[in-house]
Amino acid sequence: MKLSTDFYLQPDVVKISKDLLGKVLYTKINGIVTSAIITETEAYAGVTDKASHAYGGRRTKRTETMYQIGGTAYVYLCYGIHHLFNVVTNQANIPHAVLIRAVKPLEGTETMFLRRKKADLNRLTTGPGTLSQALGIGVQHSGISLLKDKIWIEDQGIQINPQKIQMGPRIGVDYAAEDALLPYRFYVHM
DNA sequence: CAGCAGATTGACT
DNA sequence: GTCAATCTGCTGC
Repeated sequence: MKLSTDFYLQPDVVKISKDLLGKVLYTKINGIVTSAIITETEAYAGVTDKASHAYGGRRTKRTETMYQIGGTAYVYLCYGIHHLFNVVTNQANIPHAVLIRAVKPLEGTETMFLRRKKADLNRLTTGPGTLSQALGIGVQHSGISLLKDKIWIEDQGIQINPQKIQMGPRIGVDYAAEDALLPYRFYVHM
């Protein structure tokens, strides 16, 4: 079943990050459905997190989406090339978000191969930029609701052994000083 | 307004 | 291991 608003409005973005492991991310682009199991996430804790685009309450055209209500998709362009997909959480005006860093392909893998061209199965959706490409997610989807039928997340009852959940510092945010050390990254090998 | 660095990836030495 | 690709937004002239 599709995750409800209540899930996205939880105040603890770190807990949501952990709970998203094992959930299934769906996209339906041009009528084509693809889905994948979430295996790696990172939490971005709003205005107090130096690694977040919304640190210090910054608002730009790009980050405006993070200030929307929980359950909104935030997609932005990184290094001018890669689309990174985030799930906005918490109430409106609180810019919490969870970055989806890796997923495991489930349905529509043929479509994913077409979108990724030269990639092999092991590298189809193993990074935040590549999973967006495989699922057909782009900046044009930033700001849409995850409660509708373009992009959404389902709980299919996939059980993750809590002992298998790894945690550690986030990737690629060394510039964020002490916040780079926070254990806000969660991942599970499947 | 120019310069630079970034929540990255893939191709090449 | 090194490096280019190329858009957004911050910093400083």
